[in-house]
Amino acid sequence: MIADGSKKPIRIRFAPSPTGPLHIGSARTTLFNWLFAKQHNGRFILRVDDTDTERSKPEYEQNIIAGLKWLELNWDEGPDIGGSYGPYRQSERLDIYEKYLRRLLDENKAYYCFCSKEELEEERKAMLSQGLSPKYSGKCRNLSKEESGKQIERGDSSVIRFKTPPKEVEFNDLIRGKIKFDASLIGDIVIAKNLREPLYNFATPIDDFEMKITHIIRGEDHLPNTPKQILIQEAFNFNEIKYAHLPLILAPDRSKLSKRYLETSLNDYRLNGYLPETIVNFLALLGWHPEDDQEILNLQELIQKFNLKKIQKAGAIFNIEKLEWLNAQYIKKTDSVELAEKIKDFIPENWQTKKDLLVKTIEAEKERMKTLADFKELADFFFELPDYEPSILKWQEMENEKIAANLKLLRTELENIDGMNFNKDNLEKIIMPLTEVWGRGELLWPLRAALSGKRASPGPFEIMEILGEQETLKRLDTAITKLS
RNA sequence: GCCGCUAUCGUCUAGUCCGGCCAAGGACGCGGCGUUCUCAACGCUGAAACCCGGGUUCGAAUCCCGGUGGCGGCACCA
Repeated sequence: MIADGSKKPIRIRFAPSPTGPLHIGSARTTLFNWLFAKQHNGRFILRVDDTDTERSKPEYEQNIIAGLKWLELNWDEGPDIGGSYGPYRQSERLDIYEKYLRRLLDENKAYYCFCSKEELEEERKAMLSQGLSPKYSGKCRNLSKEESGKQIERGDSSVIRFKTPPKEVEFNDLIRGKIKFDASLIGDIVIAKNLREPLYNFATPIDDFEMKITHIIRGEDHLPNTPKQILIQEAFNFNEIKYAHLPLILAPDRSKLSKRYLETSLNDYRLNGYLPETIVNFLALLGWHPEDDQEILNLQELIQKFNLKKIQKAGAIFNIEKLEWLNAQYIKKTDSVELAEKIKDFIPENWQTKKDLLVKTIEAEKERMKTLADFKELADFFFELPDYEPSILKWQEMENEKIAANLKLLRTELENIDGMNFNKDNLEKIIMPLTEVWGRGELLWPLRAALSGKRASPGPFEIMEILGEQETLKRLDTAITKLS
């Protein structure tokens, strides 16, 4: 595929920094990147932006990789699988950055700065109090090479700053259109702590160039970084990259999504019993909508229908109710055998060994589940009758004697059925005529309650088929005993 | 404070570019009804929005101007 007329093949990257578990917002950003790449037959690259040596941890990288795999957002190049533009961890690309850093220093486009943090902080406060946009004063900008060399030798602590040209930076955002920034308000940014410790806004444009990235799709929170990165690109004469800044996911009070309201890491949703296809579908719908109004879409359909230009510009609130509804939809349409496999982590071990029973109960309880985690509480009675209050057996104002009499009547009918014919349809055929005489609620409620020990459950015929004749009769006896 | 982004039902959104097809459509949630022994599922149905103020026009959610609100950023984090 060709990118809007130019002959470059589309190359998209997702560049998380492993300073925490995969965030739900990052998962959405990845999804949009992935969809765009797939749609244009491009390459999808995973790059780990771990220049922050203090906060980056290998286990977070593992968590991110596991999360993306769970969502089935696979990549063509990455730290785990390699590729022709590697390495794919910034911490392993230090030589590359150093080379570019030296070039900038040599060309006098960057310089060493020896200002102390305290000094800088004071400057910042002073500017803020004057109502100015805080930026570096440029104090060390014109230090001679000799002078700064001397200071470095002496061991004075320093950083490397970029000489930000005071110009207007304009770019065309694929989602928002023309965006302008006045770079003179930015000031000389720190691009590296030293030759071996580059910072984000420097490492990013270098890698994007080296890896031949064509489009950057990222969160709106990166908008103010874009002019900085463009300026670095211009300093090296790198080719232009297209940008798209996604609206943010917001908490219910429109603030940034935080733990205060909801789980923020993708893994928590997995642990809470959400299916990966639910998450993908839901995340896609946060800020985007298909033209045909179809809301339940799988990955393939998303690739087909997704359109970057149709993405919303304003932030989107994370609507947990819709997520639950979607998950319920996916649970309902997933095959019960498959579901039995997925539900393993949410149930006691002894349920797992009764595979047949498990599949049948899943089939019976499917439409009541919002998450996989719901199953345990919903279906426990199939595995073991809970100890319940006799009052549960009571239908409206029925007397205990009457309830017991009805249960005995049912028991007599049921024990005469051949075990082979103990199935839902047949049981219904035998019991339903009796309700014409004795009343539906009068018969069915106590029956169902005796079988489940619950006020709410699937229907009695369904339960009896799953339980089988022996267990059914046993539970009726238990109920009759409780009533006397 | 400064810079940037942004604004349609409670929420996700369609419609905005190219004004009339919009007495604003869909989905989640909420209410009602139906089905029903219960819960759920399902079907039908109801309430619910163009941020405000001007202007242009026969006509504005849509175009123009001015406000206001929300969000993001302003690190030797990414």
